[in-house]
Amino acid sequence: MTIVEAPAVIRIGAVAERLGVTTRTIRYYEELGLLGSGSKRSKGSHRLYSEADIARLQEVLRLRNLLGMSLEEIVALAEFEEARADLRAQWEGDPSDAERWCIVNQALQIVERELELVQTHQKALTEFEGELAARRRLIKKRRRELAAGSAEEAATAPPAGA
Amino acid sequence: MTIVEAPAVIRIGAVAERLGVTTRTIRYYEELGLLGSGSKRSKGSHRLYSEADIARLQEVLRLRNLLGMSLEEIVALAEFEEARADLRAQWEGDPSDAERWCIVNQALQIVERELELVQTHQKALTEFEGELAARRRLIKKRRRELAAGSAEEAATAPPAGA
DNA sequence: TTGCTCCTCACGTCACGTGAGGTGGC
DNA sequence: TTGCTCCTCACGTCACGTGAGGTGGC
Repeated sequence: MTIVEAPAVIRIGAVAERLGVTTRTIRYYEELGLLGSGSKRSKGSHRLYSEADIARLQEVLRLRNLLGMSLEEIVALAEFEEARADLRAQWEGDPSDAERWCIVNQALQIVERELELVQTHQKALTEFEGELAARRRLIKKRRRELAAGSAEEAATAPPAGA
Repeated sequence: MTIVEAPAVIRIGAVAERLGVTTRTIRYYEELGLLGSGSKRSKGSHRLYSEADIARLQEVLRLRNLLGMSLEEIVALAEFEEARADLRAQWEGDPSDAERWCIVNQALQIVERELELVQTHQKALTEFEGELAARRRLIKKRRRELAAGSAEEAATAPPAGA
């Protein structure tokens, strides 16, 4: 009933391949404390990851690759979230509604900040797309003119190959 | 009539401020050959930029910041375009329709490749946005439950401040 | 037992950041 | 003349890349 699913351990090489990074990147993020200090691995033994760890890692990668955040900024965010996780432990034991309220509001602020950044980048991308599309129209127009010009100047058709 | 506008020279500091980068970045891009080798500056004298130079620089910055391209990849693109610019000089003088056709088609390929990349990133951002929005809904739901719970358990209202 | 993947140093690299020390134009 | 911005080295840093040399599990 309330039995927890076996957390499906995955090794670092498979994780790296799934997320499109190298194992070095994952180790570096761990070194910076970005991977929740889980597992308590004994030195020299293999790193093992659950699906939750992978989701966490993917979020870090998106914050970096899609939103352009520095790892320092992401670490700061993570420390916020870690404080949240620490308090969540108390959540189960001794609630204290005032604390819960505080935690939930902080979590909301973080997510809304990330949503803001996503929208900023979407806007910038859309603007860039517009300029590229305009350039494409111009090029296509020139190509049409070229085809028409060479057709009227001479009997040679526009070169189709090579 | 066909008089060219004075190219409105701007110094590196103003350019950097407008584009939100440091002067070091601009000098580094020049060092890599990303800024079209224009101006033929005498060593030690000030760098001066036209609006066209700024537009070029902004494109490089967008390729890097929005599409995540490495400077090496951007340099490769730039070499394509430079070959295009070289051939464009011939464009005016001695056309040769076959060459023109080739140039236009290459330009079209570059722009379409960039548009593809823009769309890939837009898709990834939209996916990320969806997940963040789902998380936000979950947090808000918890907050509502918390407010309702504390209202029924006791007479204390949910703490509104701090 | 044999590969294969993993491990820990540790140095290299890319894309700039950050002064040091000096020169040039309103 | 006095600031201010610019210049050229040149070393530092961030986020990994890339071996070297060795250990552990199907």
